[in-house]
Amino acid sequence: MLDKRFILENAELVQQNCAARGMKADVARFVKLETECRSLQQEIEELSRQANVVSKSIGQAKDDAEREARKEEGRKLRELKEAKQADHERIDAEAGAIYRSLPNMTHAESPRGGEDASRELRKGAMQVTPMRFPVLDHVQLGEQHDLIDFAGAARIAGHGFYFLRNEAALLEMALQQYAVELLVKEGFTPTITPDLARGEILAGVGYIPRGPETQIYTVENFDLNLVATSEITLGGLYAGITIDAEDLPIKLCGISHCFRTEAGAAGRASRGLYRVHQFTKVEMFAFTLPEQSEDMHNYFCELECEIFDGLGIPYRVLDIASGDLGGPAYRKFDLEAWMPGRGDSGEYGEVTSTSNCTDYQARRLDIRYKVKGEKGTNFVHTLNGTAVAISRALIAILENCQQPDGSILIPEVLRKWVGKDRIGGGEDEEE
RNA sequence: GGUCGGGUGGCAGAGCGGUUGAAUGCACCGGUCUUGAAAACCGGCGUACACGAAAGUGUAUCGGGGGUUCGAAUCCCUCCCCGACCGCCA
Repeated sequence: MLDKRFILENAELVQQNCAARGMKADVARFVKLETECRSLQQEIEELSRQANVVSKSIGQAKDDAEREARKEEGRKLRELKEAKQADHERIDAEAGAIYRSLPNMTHAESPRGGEDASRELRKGAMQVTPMRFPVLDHVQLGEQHDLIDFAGAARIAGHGFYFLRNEAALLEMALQQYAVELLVKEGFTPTITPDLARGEILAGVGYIPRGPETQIYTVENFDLNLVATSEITLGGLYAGITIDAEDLPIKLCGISHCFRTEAGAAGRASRGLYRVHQFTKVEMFAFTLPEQSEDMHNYFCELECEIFDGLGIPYRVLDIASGDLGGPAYRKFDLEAWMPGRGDSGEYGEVTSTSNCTDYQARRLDIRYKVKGEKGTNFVHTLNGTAVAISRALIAILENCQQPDGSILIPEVLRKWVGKDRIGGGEDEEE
């Protein structure tokens, strides 16, 4: 959420920002409603004040007659207040709906426009090199080496689920270990999070648990939802809390399963592991002072690059355009890995994403910081970034590391956890 | 899951229908004293929002929500959380 005062004073700017983000919102209407709300609020407070004065005087009333008269006076005042309050609530509800729909402001350097306007910032250390043999995609590779069982999973949970078997299962754990090890060295606190969370928390982070297009699975008869990312639980961890400024920045590394309905995504390229209902993710999350967030965002991006350079996978980094930022992000960088088996002759596919949400989420979640000796509190900035989303990383690894003989070379950095150099091929071949 | 007991300011801990934003202690900040420190003493010490140039004033806030009442930290309902005991269980 934005600062209400900021909106009132910069209605024009906010309206333009909505347009840049491809969101419809009637900012002028909000300003009108909010202004009405404020004057109503003042009237309500004044009536409350008067009623409080009356109430206090009753305790000292001299006789019953006076007491009764004052009681009546108090009742009248409260009734009047109730009426105003009802008006206030009605208007506030409408204003609130607009307010909550307003997206974050946008970084000056973010490209303006839709998805296609996103700007490439850089490429990874590894170059895309054409393969001089028939390239298989990860589904075929998975089948060939008995790594992924989609059909089995479909029988028990439907489309979008999978069993990882053999080296794929080992790779999942290796990728987690690899990412976590790197992040712990960088001072992140490794954190295994709940895979379910209350609706209130989801909403605070910016996810809508119900509705036709929701990404979120909900648990019947409970106010619990399967998380779509540990960003939800990590952000929620500090909801309602005021942090000492000296404890910032706080860097957390969350490990969780992620569940997504992918409602509305039907028809989009979704073969194999690319768009699944469940995957494991190692996530970076930070709470910072406002002046630290931009550096932290760049740092998150650096770490994502380091992780994929370490795996030897070609990628590019995009500065996401305004129209594709979603609600909370002020700026977003996506890292797209080269996937040789995607499309006709290979395509980039998103593997990580890091967002600077500035104070947008913090305001919703009520996460503040306090500077010792200074009066008042301020909202922290929150940032999130994918370290490794296992399913997509797996696609990139299997497809990029396939060899002319059909085997798959395991990235050097993962070998200590997988326990071998290569999947299939030569004497390694099982069966 | 059951049955009890709890959730009050940074912490500890009173209050259990009226002048209580909340006693008291500790912590913290400022001052006096001291060569310095400690002790002692004096004063201050939550947050959000609104109005105000400011001083300040007002409203809200005692786990969350709702109710009773002129008035609720105090009474009622409900939810959440913590503790104890019992049951169940990887």
